[in-house]
Amino acid sequence: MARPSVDDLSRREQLLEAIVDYVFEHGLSDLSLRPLADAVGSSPRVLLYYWGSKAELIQAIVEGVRARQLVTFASMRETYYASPREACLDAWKLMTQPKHEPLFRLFFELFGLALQDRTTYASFLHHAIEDWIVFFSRPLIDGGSSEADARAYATMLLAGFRGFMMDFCATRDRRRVERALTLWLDSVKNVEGKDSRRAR
Amino acid sequence: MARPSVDDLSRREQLLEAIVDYVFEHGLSDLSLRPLADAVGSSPRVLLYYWGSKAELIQAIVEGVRARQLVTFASMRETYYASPREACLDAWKLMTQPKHEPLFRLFFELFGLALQDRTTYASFLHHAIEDWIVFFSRPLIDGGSSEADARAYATMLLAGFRGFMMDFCATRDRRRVERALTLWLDSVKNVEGKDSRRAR
DNA sequence: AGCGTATTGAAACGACTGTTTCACATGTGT
DNA sequence: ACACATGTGAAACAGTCGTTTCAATACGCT
Repeated sequence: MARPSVDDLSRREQLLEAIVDYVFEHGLSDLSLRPLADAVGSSPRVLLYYWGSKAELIQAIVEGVRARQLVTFASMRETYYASPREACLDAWKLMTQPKHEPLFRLFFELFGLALQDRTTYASFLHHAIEDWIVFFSRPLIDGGSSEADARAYATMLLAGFRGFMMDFCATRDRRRVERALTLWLDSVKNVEGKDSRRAR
Repeated sequence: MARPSVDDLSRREQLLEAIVDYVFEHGLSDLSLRPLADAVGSSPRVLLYYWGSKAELIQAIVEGVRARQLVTFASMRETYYASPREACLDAWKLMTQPKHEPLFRLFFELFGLALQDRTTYASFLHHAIEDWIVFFSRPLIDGGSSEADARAYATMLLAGFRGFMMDFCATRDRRRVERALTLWLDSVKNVEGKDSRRAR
């Protein structure tokens, strides 16, 4: 078939999905068109036909990776918890499921590449922080905190999760890291919650 | 000159220093022998003569980067502080000096590469966590804590610093991040210190 | 039926990769 | 003075890279 069928306007998107799968498995830093094309059942010619150049394809991949992340953790946004401590523990359990390890591996790889090439990955770098600051600070802002306070608190939460996740990805030492996580949650839980006005 | 002079047994080491400089500036993920050799005033032939292959050279570079880190933050190990809070703030001030930014950029890049290629970078991955766990937990162990408790606490400290540093490197938003850092230190400071026995 | 657009395969392009070969220089030890 | 080990430059190796050229498909539309 040459022309895609009527409801298949998205041969491109469907190809991109396969490409993102491939990148989740092999990483991005030494991505090469020919092996990639073989793996997704296409050809370098077609990849360049759809995206113009490897650089633009990479932009699309990064966007695709971000979309996957959002889908994967959408449940965190939909569930409501009695206490922030419970929410954090649940988030941690979700994040550290083995099936999500490639996602975090890829995130940290992208982050490292982005720091070395800020112009190419500018949007990734922005979203890597801002998406989660917004997410974590919303309940506080809704609870009446100032935006600056809420963003500072969200920054702390994000830093904690990221730091614990780095350790866990590197060492896979769940016992030690979860012990530290508990220690951390016991320390900071009183800042958030219904009585967040205390923090002012 | 062909043969190095008598006290210059370390033409190799001196070359490696220049190479590490270059990598600090250009990153590691797309390192190439010819541009590297040009920059350090050598040739691909010589680099391979000294290190055998690019892979072994990279091992040497990673070791060199780690050595630089240790030297850079050696002062943190020598200074003693009245309170852990003060020590953390001082460490943060040191870490976030602009001249140290390349070091953290490179660290995060290496970390990302290491997660995607655990066998090549196994030693880096180990040291990236263990070196600092040992460093942070020593005062607690000396103070009488159990090793597991001390390592859990050190894990939390390390995670915090790493997370804040990720944010700071990505956004350079010192005001927000330091606000979060303060929030964090105010929450967790009571765990460490002379009365660390309370944490048992 | 036939034109035009969308898509694709095969092959080649020049540039670059890590590595090797060969030659040559320079120093030390005998 | 000669042999030998250490170090280095120039060039070539085979392979891979992203990209382009040329050609050929197959489909929708008039």
